[in-house]
Amino acid sequence: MSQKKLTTLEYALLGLVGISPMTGYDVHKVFATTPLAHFSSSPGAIYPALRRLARIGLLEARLDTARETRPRRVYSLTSAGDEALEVWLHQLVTREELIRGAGAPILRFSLAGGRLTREEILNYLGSYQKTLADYLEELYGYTQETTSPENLCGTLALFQGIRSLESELKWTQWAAAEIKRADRGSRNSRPSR
Amino acid sequence: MSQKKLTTLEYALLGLVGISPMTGYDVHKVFATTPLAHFSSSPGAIYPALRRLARIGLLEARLDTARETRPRRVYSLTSAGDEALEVWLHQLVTREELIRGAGAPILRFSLAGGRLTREEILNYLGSYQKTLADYLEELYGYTQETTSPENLCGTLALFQGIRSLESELKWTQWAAAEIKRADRGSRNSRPSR
DNA sequence: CAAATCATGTAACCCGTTACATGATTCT
DNA sequence: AGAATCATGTAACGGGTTACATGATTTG
Repeated sequence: MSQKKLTTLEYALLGLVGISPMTGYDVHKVFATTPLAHFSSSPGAIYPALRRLARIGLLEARLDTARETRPRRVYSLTSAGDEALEVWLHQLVTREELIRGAGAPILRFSLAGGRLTREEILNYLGSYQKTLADYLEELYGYTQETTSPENLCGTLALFQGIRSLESELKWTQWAAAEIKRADRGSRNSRPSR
Repeated sequence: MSQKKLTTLEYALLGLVGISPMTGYDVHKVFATTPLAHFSSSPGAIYPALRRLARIGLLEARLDTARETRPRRVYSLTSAGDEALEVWLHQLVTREELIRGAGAPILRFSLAGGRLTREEILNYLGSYQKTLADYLEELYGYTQETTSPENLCGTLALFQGIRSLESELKWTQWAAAEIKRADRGSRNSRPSR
């Protein structure tokens, strides 16, 4: 019950396996060949993580019988894993997640399709946007306090951070609009699972 | 001589201590109260890292004699530490750094003032820009391959990544222009150390 | 003075990295 | 058939997180 907190990698694995059952190598390929690349595709990260998730009951492994010598483990979500993923996907974006920069906010969003309702997704984007706006307020404060003419590089670096967040904020608005637009024209309005 | 690779945190510490000598708590305050916040300000990260750097000879600790019971260690760069920092700051931006997202590219830039010449900084920004442009090309490819009407969230998430990088790219151009501009009007054109 | 907070550090645990290892499949 | 590559794992090591601990300083 009382879920011990998982790493971002582990949630990513739950999300991938939740889309369709996978082996460790399938995961490797995804991390190595898609924009999910900031996760390490090294086997030393992936296989132990899958085992851990299986050990605590969030994944289950079906042994592939085709090859005897080196069995392929095809992982799929258990109901507990499904539940854990669901709970995580429903978490709104926090300041800490933003600052830590592990990519959790956008990972959750990218996995939300089909598991969250349209309203929940829009609500999530709202929390994303608000957290960004709040943090930007903080950073604007720094520009006035600590912008010194010497240390130009430090100042410019701060502006880079600000610009990034501003661009992210604009994206949340755009994404929300896109979701509303897509929903109007399509008949499959997908309730959650 | 053959420097074993340091973590981003350790380079950040070298950079901070290189600006002015600091105690562990000074570092803690910087991480806790400035936009460098994505580094953990927890003592369990900072103090051991400072010790490591001292042990391998990149930092030296001067014991503060004011208080006997719990001596404050004020760290400063050794010449080896200065050298290691210098070498690192001269490294151009690589694709791997960009993807791993540990913030090394912007950290280096923010510490470059006074240690790199104007030309070196502009050259660094050039490598930053080129690496961003190359990676963006890759991502543009994904938008054509894998943009499926279902999985809207995944598609939108990809666009967020693209927008972020585009904004970062624009910043490199802007920052280069700012540096050129500042250099024209000021008399202290600071050669490296 | 007691309580809270500032300031400094240590220890256990665990995840990810790096390097190694080995079985299957494809290519020449 | 040998070489390269695909596919699947394990082990050692090290750094960061979390939690704990303790000395100094301020505040009620």
